Amino acid sequence: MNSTNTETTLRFSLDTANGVPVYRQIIQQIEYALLSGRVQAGDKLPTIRSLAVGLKVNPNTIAKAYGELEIRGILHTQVGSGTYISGKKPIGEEDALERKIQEVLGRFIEEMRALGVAKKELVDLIEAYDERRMQ
Amino acid sequence: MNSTNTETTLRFSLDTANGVPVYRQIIQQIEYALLSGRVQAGDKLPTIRSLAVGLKVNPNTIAKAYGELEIRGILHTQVGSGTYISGKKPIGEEDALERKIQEVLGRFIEEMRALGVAKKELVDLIEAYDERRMQ
Amino acid sequence: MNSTNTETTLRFSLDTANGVPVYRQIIQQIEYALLSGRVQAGDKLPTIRSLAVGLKVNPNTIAKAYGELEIRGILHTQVGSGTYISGKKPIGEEDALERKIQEVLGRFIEEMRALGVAKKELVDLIEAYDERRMQ
Amino acid sequence: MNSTNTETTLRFSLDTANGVPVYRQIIQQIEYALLSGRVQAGDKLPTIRSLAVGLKVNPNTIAKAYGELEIRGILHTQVGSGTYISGKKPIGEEDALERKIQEVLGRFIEEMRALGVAKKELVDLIEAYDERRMQ
DNA sequence: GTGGTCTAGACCACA
DNA sequence: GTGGTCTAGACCACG
Repeated sequence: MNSTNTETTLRFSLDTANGVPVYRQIIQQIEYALLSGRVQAGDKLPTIRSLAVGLKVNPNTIAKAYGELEIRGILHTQVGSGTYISGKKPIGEEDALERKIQEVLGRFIEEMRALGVAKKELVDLIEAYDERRMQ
Repeated sequence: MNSTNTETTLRFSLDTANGVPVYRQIIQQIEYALLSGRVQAGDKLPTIRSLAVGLKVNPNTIAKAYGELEIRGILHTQVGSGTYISGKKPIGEEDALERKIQEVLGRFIEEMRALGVAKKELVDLIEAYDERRMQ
Repeated sequence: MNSTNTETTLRFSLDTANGVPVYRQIIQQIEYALLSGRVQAGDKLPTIRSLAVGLKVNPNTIAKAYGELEIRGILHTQVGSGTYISGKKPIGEEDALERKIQEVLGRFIEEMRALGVAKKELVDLIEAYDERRMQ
Repeated sequence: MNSTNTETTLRFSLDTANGVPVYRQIIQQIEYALLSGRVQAGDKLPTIRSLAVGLKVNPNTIAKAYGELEIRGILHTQVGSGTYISGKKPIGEEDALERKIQEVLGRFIEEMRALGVAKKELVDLIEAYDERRMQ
């Protein structure tokens, strides 16, 4: 069913300094890519070994991430062939993306409030935030 | 919903379901309160025991949070009297708050981009966000 | 909520010669114990290390079994304390036990038929099967 | 539902969803047919290619099954003619069928006991079981 | 003490 | 080549 579309839209990036386990970061990035439609059912994921090399982590770490997603029905594997996106979207239904966005948004607003930044100020901050990203 | 408001304007709220260790949530909330000026040098913190009771966590957990903040020079203990905020602001100096805000902001923008939300759309999302989230 | 009932009703036994992965055997035995009511929500499971010693397998293997059950919502862990049965029964609802029994039964009858044993003969076989088990 | 009935009474059916490797299912079905007398020494087996087409699996998979049975002396190949059942019954001798039946029976009884079903109840279950299972 | 993460490496099963 | 299982062992986080 799949034309041989390989993994063009998945781009993994790890932050090994923020305490979030590597395998969780991988899970999240696959989930988000699926939620936002950048990958679809049937798409092939990078092989465990190639991704391990690319991210410079142990293959077992990738396997752990893929394994959890498989248990949750998001991926399936064909041994000898590779790992593929299953039909099922992560959480529930059609509004999963919207709910995820609201969740991330809510956490952000709360955290900013804890830092003493009111919601009104956020708009300015965001507009002021451009490519002066250092690192 | 837990809150303990003793001598300061500190207000703790824990989320025991999101995977972030309790002691780290406490540290962060004290840090943020200091960064944002809600507490100041000399302010008294709740006792370990009272805070543990109020938040329904193990006193060891509070002790660990206070202990780490003491190591970092943010708190100090006066035996027989209690625990107090030291003068030193977290991490660096005056720009610590600004750096923290930029860090949170950067993570938020990146995460939203991973979900397929462009920076331009964020403003609308934030303005549309009113406190209709409870959970 | 739990009186300190430890794991009296769980008894693990492994068959390392039948090709079924060890971690799957453990998963199945926990599932079956839960389905049949021998363990209940809140019950404490053996610690990873103690079970690993008892079954003479690597702790990682036990952790893998517990981990899969945790992802599926059947267990939950309290680091520093141990692993506990959650409320949720394995598959679906109240008839999960009945469905599992029918599934096992169906596989058995089919397999026997493949060996040339008719359903009628099975009753005699079962009645003739008693404690001449060697091993 | 797949079936291939060439020169013998062999009838293969695969379940690609139960985790048992395809090549092993094929081996088992040939073994069982031999044990139960549905095929005999000298019977011709389907060619690798025809069986692969019929079962819609990779020819390598059939070749692997045949190869393993050949190593065990159950099959032999006559180049240019085909693959045939050898005289030798699987494993041991005349009691091989009986031992296999007892093995399957023992596993079944144990598994049912793990599900809380006593041996006495099994008779009723089997009698109540009619072919109301599909899938 | 508890479980969690990660690495390194061996061996197997499958296509 | 693919993924799966298991071991051994290190280090961390938590109570």
